[in-house]
Amino acid sequence: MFQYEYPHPAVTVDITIFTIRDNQLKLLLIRRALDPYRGRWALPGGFINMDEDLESAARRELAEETGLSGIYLEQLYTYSKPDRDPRERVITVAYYALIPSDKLRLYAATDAEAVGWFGLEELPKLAFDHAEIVTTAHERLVAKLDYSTLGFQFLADEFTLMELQRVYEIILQEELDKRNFRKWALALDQIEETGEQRRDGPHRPAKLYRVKSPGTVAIIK
Amino acid sequence: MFQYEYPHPAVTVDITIFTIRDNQLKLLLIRRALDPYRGRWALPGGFINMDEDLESAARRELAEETGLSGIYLEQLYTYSKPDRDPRERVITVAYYALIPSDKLRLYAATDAEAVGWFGLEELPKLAFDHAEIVTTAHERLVAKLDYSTLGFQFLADEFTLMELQRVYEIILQEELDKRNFRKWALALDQIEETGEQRRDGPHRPAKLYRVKSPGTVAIIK
DNA sequence: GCAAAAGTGTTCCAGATACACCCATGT
DNA sequence: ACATGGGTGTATCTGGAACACTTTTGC
Repeated sequence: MFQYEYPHPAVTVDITIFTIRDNQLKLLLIRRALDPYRGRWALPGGFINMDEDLESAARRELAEETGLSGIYLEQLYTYSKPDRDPRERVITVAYYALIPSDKLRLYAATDAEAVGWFGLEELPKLAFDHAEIVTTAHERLVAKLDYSTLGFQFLADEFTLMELQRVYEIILQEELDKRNFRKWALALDQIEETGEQRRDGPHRPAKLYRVKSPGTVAIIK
Repeated sequence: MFQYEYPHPAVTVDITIFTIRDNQLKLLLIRRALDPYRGRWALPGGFINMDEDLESAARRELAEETGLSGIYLEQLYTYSKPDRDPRERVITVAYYALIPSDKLRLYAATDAEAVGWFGLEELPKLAFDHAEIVTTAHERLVAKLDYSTLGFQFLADEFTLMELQRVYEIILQEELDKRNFRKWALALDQIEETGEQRRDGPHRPAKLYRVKSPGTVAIIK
């Protein structure tokens, strides 16, 4: 039992985990095994420990659900409506994470019956205020694609310019001109040729590129 | 006494309150009357109540310190280092607010010995991690000036284009071309002439403008 | 040799920048 | 009349958008 002179809220982190798969932007949901909202899909997340900061808590949850570390993770917004959790006062600090398509592997989490990737257009009804969090995360992702190199976080260490273009087309939901896109991507001065090529079917092989400073997201323009 | 099965952190809000005064971007600090950091300058803020959301708590604190309501206020970031407060685990959700120069009036707050406006270049040593919060708030302000009409929040209901230009020059710390600035400001389609003029010294009177949708911040470009 | 994706340049337009003089007023 | 800040237009530059054909490979 823990006692305080004044009431304290519980604090959780919830993470919107995006990836690109099957030519779609998808996010990871878990089906809740416990009340409240038992059986509903929800964002992965959980209560923070008293000796870790919020980002550590988010990385811990991320690792529990996906087995991955070293992933791009950014704080999104803090949600605090007094009745957003029926059990007690819970404030949640939302994060979003971007996972390279080649790293996907799912672990079953302890308090979840099931885990799944959902396209943004085919989301089930979500627990708590998680639908609102997802909307905000998606808006942030789209906005930040424009003025940062966030999009590179969806790619493997080595990638072709066409793969990069596909990432942008899928997230922005519009077709992009190949020549203009390549000119733009190279002018950023953030990627370089590896010297290798990928031969992949009955057509000319594609040059492979890598990001010059992996793990960092540059603000551009 | 309040009891929980698991430990809960305390949650506070802290507000970086900006205004423009004496041709400088200034922010409001209070001198702490109580330990910890007694006598140090700090951002206004305080513990949240269990029946209010974070923005309401921030507005309550803002009103206590400045007597003002209806002010532009935006959530900034949530700070959570486990040892950021020596008393107990305290997570703080930082907000920033922009006050029109004509509305300044200071109230003495209950738990503060003194209140004062400080230019960003002449800040005293701050309590807790408030220096970090101020840096982030300032960065956000400068960045958002560029792609929103945030700057208009520093002005009275009626203002001249020169006053608007001064706001931008002070925050961006650079001189702007008068003709280009006016062309840009009018092209935003966010302000309109009131029809009135302000005569103010031995020179031609200036036309007064008002924002078309007061209280809203538009994203531009 | 043909199908399939990779790669490559130029023209055009819009929005940003640079720049200097006349206007209305108070004293 | 003069000092003070308010107000105005044009030429140039730059970054984004539109647009079609050649290259390399596997079968």
